[in-house]
Amino acid sequence: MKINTIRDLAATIRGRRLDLSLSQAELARTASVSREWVSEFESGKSTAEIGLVIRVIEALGLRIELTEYEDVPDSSALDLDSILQEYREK
Amino acid sequence: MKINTIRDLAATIRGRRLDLSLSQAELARTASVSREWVSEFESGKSTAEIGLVIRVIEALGLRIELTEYEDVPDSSALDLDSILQEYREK
DNA sequence: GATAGATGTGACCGTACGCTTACAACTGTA
DNA sequence: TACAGTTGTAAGCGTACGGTCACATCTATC
Repeated sequence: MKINTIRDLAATIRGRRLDLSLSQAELARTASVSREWVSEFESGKSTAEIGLVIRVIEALGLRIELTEYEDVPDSSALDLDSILQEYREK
Repeated sequence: MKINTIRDLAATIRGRRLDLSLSQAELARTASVSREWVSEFESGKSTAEIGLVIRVIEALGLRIELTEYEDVPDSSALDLDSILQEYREK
């Protein structure tokens, strides 16, 4: 599942939790976070701490991957230039 | 790049930044975070806010993916059971 | 040697985290 | 109709976030 925004991340985690038929309380207990935190995070809380997010992801049997962003599969060489261009502008 | 811990995430982001020959200050400016924050995050700060982390990842031309965790490629069906087992143990 | 850039670290401060407790709304189920 | 479970919020609190300055260290390049 490709994640572009915090809402994507929140929705993916909620979807996975429901796929496993888990309550927020069950997930929270396994990930050692509060149930309230799970509720707010699933609503898209962008200020959540990355450490807790990782614990929840792990508790759901998911893994994070970081890949190079590619909109169009056949222009990988140009993408890096477009990224650097953004830095070089002044 | 598979991410299992915060240190993995930090190292991957630092590696990507260096691959692009960017300074912490350049990355910070593009991602709208402080240079000091980049320094501390690259050291593995687990309390960093997910919103800032996502901004930095995007600024580096990277994308997050969430996939099902699979240790052994040929036992995908059993993995889900092992996950649920952890929840069902009282 | 001197200067500039990159990086790590510390102090200070306004703000908000995450946890706990509590309550309300909703859904099934006995 | 009760009862239990799930979920969303809100208040209160201890703590630490992230930004800003400031300083020290370490390279390069002049």
